[in-house]
Amino acid sequence: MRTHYCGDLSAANLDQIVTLAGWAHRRRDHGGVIFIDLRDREGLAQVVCDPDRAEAFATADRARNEFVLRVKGKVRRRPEGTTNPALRSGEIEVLAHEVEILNPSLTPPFQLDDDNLSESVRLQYRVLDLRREQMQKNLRLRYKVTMAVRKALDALGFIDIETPMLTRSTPEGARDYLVPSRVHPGEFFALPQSPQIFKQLLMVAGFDRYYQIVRCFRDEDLRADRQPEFTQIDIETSFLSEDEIRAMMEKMIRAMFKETLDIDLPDPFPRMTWAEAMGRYGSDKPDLRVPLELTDLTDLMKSVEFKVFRGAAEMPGGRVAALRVPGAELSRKEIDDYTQFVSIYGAKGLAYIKVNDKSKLPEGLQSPIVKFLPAETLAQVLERTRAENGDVIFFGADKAKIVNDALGALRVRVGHEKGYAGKGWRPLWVVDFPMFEYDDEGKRWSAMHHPFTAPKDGHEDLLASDPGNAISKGYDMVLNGSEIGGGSVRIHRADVQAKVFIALGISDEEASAKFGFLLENLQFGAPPHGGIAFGLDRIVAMMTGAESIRDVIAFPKTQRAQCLLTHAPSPVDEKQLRELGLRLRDKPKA
RNA sequence: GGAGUGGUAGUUCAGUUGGUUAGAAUGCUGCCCUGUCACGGCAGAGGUCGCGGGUUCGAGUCCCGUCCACUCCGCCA
Repeated sequence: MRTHYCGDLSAANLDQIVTLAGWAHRRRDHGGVIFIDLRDREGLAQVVCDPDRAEAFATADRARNEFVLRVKGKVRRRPEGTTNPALRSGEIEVLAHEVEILNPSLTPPFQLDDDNLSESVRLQYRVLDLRREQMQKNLRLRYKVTMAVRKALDALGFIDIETPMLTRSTPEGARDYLVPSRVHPGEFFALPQSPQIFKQLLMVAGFDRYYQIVRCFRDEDLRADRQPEFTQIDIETSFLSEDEIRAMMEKMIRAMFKETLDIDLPDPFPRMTWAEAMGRYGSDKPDLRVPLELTDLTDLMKSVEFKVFRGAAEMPGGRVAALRVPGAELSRKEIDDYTQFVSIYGAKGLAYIKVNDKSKLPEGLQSPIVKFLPAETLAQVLERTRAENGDVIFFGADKAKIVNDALGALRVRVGHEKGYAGKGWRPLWVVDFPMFEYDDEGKRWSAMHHPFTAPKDGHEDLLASDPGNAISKGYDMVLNGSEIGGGSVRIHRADVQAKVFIALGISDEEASAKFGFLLENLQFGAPPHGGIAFGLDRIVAMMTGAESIRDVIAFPKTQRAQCLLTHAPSPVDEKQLRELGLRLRDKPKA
């Protein structure tokens, strides 16, 4: 039906008779001559229709935007002065001999070259949205990324094994999407939140190196970087240490960036412990493009009168920290904005000091809190933060989580807003995650990573005696402030796994009911193993510069987890419900 | 569950202090135009101001509720 892609035509095709097929991107009717920009997946080519060929001209006259056309014609050089350097095929044009309308189109609801469209219009007409050049590029980059991953992993001896989509519900973690079983009335499958347990079982089964580019499901609220179904690059290996696993994964990520964007990432990636990341950046996924850092002042503030600081410093699990912003010209309004900004993270205020003249204490400092702090303490603050004249120092004093969240987020915001952020790609391993974090609401310990993460060698006894200080063999790969992958060395011994379940308050009965198949199989010679899962959507979104992963997913859902194209989810027939043995508690509103 | 931004023509938006017939650009339709490429010119059609209620002589504008889209907090082992 066709001989060439529109976007591939060039001067190399001069004088050839070609047949193109594609969509009428734009039509310019000059009365005596009609230009049609014909578009296919490779790009545009200008088709010229002369009245000399009456039939082709008449057809071109009827054509409208997004009509599907087949054009046969001769490639010729454009007249001097009419070339279009913005177009790959801009030196040539196709003189139409025949034009056929393969299919007309309704008038599209928006212009395809409009890049200022609302999200709901785009999602409602997703098919047309996907025709736009940007979306075509995004999805093709996504394909290239997965190809690079498969190539790299294949070269390292990994094999792709599929795991069930219909599996069983797990107690901890996100809400499951449930699928009722017709054959077992009252029982449900769950869609996997990740193939975690299956990939561990595959290690026990001796496959040694597994990977899968796999859909995962979590029934939680959405964000710009969270969809109810998303794609993970899921990897597991046997007989490798933490360091060996990370080295291998770095290699894959470097290959991915090199092959798709021709970017050289550092070798090796820098590495930082979780504790250091929290201390210096207030975050377990620091954006290293921003050079600003937090300074800890907790010990210093234990002895001051100022109740806000002292109270936080003396509170168990409290923290006082400073964020120095060098040479910051901050207006009162900006500081007010920042104060409001940190309040979303639970901070009750945002104390600050403007350093006007550090040689004169305290009058060289401009701040509502200077009067509460002794000159000696102020001098210490200036020294520790290495403050210079013209700097602004922000303070956080509260529970460590609030201080870290607030100052950590402020650091990133100020860093980018005020132009401190460097360019480029800054990967980082964050390692030595704690085993557990305390859940204030549930009054219990919960797994920081997941309950199959191994404790550091020598930390097994802490699981029971001091769970808060038990360190794990868990690690995250962070890129420019986003967590792009997370993994760990797993527990391969049933007795250690049982201890973790106890620490998490999961009883023997519950553990064997929910994870019996894992615990049992760990006893059949489970090898030491570990792995990682990367968020494909996030990685590709970052690579394309997209603000949301919706822009790298062909058919994403809205924030209320609906598909505006298909209108899923939808009610089902009473008959279907009856077959499944289900009755709705509340009849949906008609 | 909570905080915020937005919803007006097919699309993207403007709409003053509550005041006559709700505008612009673009798209669409028709006519004209032989070198444009965001073609140009002329004319025309196109509106449940998200929805419901209230205040008012009068509501796109004020109030209450509600729905939808987006961002964030919680949540996401």
